[in-house]
Amino acid sequence: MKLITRETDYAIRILKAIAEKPGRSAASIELSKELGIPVAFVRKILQVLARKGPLTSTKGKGGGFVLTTPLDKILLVDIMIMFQGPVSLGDCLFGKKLCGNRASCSLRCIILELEGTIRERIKNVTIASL
Amino acid sequence: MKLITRETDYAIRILKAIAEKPGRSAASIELSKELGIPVAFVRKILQVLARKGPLTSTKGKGGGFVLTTPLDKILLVDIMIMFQGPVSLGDCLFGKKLCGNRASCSLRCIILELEGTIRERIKNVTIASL
DNA sequence: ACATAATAATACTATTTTGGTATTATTCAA
DNA sequence: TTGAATAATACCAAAATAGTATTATTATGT
Ligand code: FES
Ligand code: FES
Repeated sequence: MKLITRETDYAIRILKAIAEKPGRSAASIELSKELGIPVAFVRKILQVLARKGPLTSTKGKGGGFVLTTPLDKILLVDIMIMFQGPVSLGDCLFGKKLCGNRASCSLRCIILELEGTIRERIKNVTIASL
Repeated sequence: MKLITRETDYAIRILKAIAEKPGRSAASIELSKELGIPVAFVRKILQVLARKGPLTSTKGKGGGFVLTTPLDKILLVDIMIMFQGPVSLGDCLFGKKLCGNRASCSLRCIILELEGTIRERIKNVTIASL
């Protein structure tokens, strides 16, 4: 069971790597080499970050990606949500369909509670702090 | 992300169903029909429970499975461990190998902390209480 | 003894999720 | 106008989970 998926993990590293090159744009090949992540995969992640997230891209020669938000304003949860969806410990399914006794189920209750704790704990964690 | 996997979920229901038939042994087909879980899958789960867990089986005509421990002595974690392994939120892997800066990593730290909270919370939860 | 009703053991298959590639189009600047 | 970059999207692979099938063994009632 993984709280942080590989894509999220890579996304964090990529953001940090870009932040280390202030004032100029970072090309995907450069990031790929630096981090040892396959270039095609880096691009895929960068695209998500560019579309939904805290960086912009410029095409063409000399192009690349630039942060639009400082790392200490980027929340870990937001990156997680981008790549893994909302933090959740799973709905109780019985067979393939949603389980009936959700309302009264104490296991569900525990799961929701734990979900809350996790959310609460990571709520304020920024990328800068990692 | 699922705290409880389907097998674990089924295992819990199966244990509860068996407990409702005190004094006699429950056959896998019976449990299968009652719970609507495919019989072959029920058997697979029962086998694990019989080998590592809180019930015994008797073969032959009139055979089946009997609880050896009352539900209020069976811990949820133990069932989880049987079917999913120890409660963990994942080791930080970089690429395919274990990440280097484990010692100083604050994300890892948060993850371990949350793991602890989860373990602490479910530590005393018995099957009877669900 | 023997047929039958049950589990035991284990190997196999299918589905889903995650991780990763490839391909083609577009854009910008020298 | 060419080449170095990203955009978009479709595709493929590996791993984890979910489920099936097959064969062997064991116990019991007759
Ligand atoms: S048994 Fe399904 S919500 Fe708990
Ligand atoms: S970056 Fe790997 S343990 Fe944190």
